[in-house]
Amino acid sequence: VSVFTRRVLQALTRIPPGRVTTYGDVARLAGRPRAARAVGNIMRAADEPGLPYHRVVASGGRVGGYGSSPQLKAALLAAEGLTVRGTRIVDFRRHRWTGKTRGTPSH
DNA sequence: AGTTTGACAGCAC
DNA sequence: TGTGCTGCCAAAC
Repeated sequence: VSVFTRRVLQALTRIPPGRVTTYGDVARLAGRPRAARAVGNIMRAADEPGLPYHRVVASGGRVGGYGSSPQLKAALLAAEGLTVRGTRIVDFRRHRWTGKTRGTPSH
């Protein structure tokens, strides 16, 4: 497995509960700012248990995919206190974690 | 080594 | 808002 893949998985471990980040953010954290799509593929094939795959969403607050059950992803997010309306996360900006702040909840 | 495949991003309509 | 198109990149073929 490539270094990039390991960095992606490592980035996942940093996402605080109740917060979300985007595929693009993860790509950036892993050192490949334009590899958002590749991140999705890596996560699709990832088998590491215990990683918060559901906290990685698409740009602009869209929920994005989750294998065969995107609704499970929405349910998991809801279970962490986020509100999902249709394909979007309500107040996405407030819950977004970019990796720059070490994860302390904002206001 | 060239092609295809997506859990994507960003912009033009 | 939503849809379509292009650029992108790691992996599997």
